[in-house]
Amino acid sequence: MARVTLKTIAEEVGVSRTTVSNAFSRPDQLNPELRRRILDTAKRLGYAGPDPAARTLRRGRAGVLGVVLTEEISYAFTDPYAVAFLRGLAEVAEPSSTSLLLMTWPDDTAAEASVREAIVDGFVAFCLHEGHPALEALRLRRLPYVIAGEPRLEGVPFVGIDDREAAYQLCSYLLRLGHRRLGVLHDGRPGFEPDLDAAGTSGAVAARLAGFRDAVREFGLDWASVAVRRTTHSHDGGHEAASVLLAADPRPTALLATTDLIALGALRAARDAGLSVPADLSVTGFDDIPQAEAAGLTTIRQPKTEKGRAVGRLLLDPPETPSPALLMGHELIVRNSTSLPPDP
Amino acid sequence: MARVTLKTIAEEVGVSRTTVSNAFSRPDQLNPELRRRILDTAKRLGYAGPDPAARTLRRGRAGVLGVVLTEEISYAFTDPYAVAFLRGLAEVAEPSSTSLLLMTWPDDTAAEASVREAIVDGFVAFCLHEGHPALEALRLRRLPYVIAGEPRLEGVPFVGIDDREAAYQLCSYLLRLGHRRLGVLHDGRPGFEPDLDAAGTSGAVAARLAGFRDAVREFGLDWASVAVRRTTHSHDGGHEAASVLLAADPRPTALLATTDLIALGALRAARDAGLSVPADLSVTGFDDIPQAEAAGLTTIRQPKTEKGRAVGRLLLDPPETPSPALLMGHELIVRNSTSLPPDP
DNA sequence: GAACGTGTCTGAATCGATCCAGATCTGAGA
DNA sequence: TCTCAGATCTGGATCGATTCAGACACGTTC
Repeated sequence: MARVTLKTIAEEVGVSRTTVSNAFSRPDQLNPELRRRILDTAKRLGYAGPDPAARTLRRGRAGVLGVVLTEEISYAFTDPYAVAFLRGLAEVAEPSSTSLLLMTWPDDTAAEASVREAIVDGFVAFCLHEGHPALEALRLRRLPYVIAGEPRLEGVPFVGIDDREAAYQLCSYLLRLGHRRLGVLHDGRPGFEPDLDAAGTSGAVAARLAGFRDAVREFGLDWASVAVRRTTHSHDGGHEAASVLLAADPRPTALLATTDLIALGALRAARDAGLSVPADLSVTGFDDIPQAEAAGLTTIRQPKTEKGRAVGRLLLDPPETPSPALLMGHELIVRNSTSLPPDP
Repeated sequence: MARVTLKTIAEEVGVSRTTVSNAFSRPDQLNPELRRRILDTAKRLGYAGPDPAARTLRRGRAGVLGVVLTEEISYAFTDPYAVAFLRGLAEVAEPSSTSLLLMTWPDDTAAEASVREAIVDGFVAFCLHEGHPALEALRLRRLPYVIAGEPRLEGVPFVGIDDREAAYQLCSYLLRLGHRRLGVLHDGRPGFEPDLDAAGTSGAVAARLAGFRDAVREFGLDWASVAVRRTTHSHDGGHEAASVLLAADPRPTALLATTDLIALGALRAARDAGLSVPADLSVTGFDDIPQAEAAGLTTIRQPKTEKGRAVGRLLLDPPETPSPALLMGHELIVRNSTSLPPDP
């Protein structure tokens, strides 16, 4: 038995295809009584509704935004930062009856094909690392897309904060308190070497580190005197890396982490080492995820949900003149994980 | 400037549309040298590759499976059970170059439209509660779909375990150890009233409770003597509900939870109440999530990843004769959260 | 030399809907 | 009575690709 389409119904009811189409998509274009008759026969014949693929082809609009997430399938929802962002995005998408296609892959290479084949009207690249294959695939796809968070690429619309400036403020604040022995914990995959001098157009991690360095240098210190350690972006990673830095003698009086998650791990490491925060050790994070508040973590707050909204707006009705970088405001949130350094 | 399509390229190169199409989709159908020339001009003109919507329409295949998840956007990835399931699903989908469309919504009503409009070849309904609007939408969509976990619906392919039998085994085990004062913690939204007598065709929670009851009755006890408490499906929910049951006098010697997450909360509640597990109190879970092993929780193990594979196979090459219910094996995992009841 | 197979390419039909310009009818207003 | 606006409906063109049957050239084989 052939598939039931608009044509099947049209013949059954004795009207044109167009009219049946209108019955579904433009109810005001036909007599209500006829519409009911059409819908009734559609139901009787088991019509599943206008075929989405055909509709998309003809309309030239899919009503879907693809959100390209990092390779970790769990990333999107375990990270509260991502959740808040997606909420903002969904918020502005809904009124345009646009839905979100969350795209993740077991490994980076699979990303290319998915980006090429996704039926969407545009993409959001969410916090991809520099050189991620999806970025090139996005460029080739010739659909509008916006990069959120990082990296900053020439000529591609970007929404994020001024990471370098924010990191500078955070570090300056610690230095003004009197801290001189600093430790820095940053996320990155194994082998990652941040290039602080290309920080203008590169990833967020490098930008944040560069901001730290700006402050350090401004206070007349040598960046080389700061203990820097890479770790994975996780609670456990922060714990492990902080433990290492805290084992040094003399140990740092303040630890700066590039994300809250890492800072939370550092807090636990401090506790395990028998140090009291902030009396013995100051710790700072970055992003202000919900747990940061509970933990009393000093950090930088990003307008996460607002960032999602901004990205959505940029994609749903693109501005006449492209605005390559939209920097949102950030805020230094001082809580009680930081204080004066302990007496020497 | 008009969009670049196969036709544009065909005219530019001076071949037919078909040949250009073959250059992309069936490389063995044309001269390699010509193919290179076509791909080169395609690149030069900025062709983004065959339009996915058009291709889907013509091919009649989207290469996508929709996975319908519950209303909680975070559910998919915070629940390790779901993660394992999705891994199995992705595993069998990949060889057929099929990708997964994860579908979640802020509220249940939005589900209908998404199911109606998704461009997919089939759906997986993952652990939806009975009466979820998506279930009706799935039926109307007339595409193949499989229900995973729950609920069991007449005539719809199902993959899961025999929850009632598994729960029966778990409870029998406790009763054989000598426990007589039991407490039961089950998940469910506020107002949820499990119907134990419709347990054959209904949700997993009711089936599990019915299994508990089967065992209780078999040991000559009255089901009414068992303290049953509903809670949310979370660590905190289990903690709160267990605290209430443990405040009773005499207090239960064993708590059965309908999921591991709840059982983990119950373990914490026991600790908070100064009870030692299993000496003072036995606790059991259900599902065997990774944390259950770390916590030493006695539970029922489901073949999670295998379940995902089974669902995928069912959708990717549907069997001739529909097999309405595919029950996977389960296993009682005894760890050290259970033991003989304390002396009275 | 006829028949045949293979490699390469083409044109028309098709997937299922929506868009657009126009046909037809009805009732109100001049 | 005639005109006109609005409501209702229609047929054909179109979205961008794939499919299918067949055309053509070129060797091989008997």
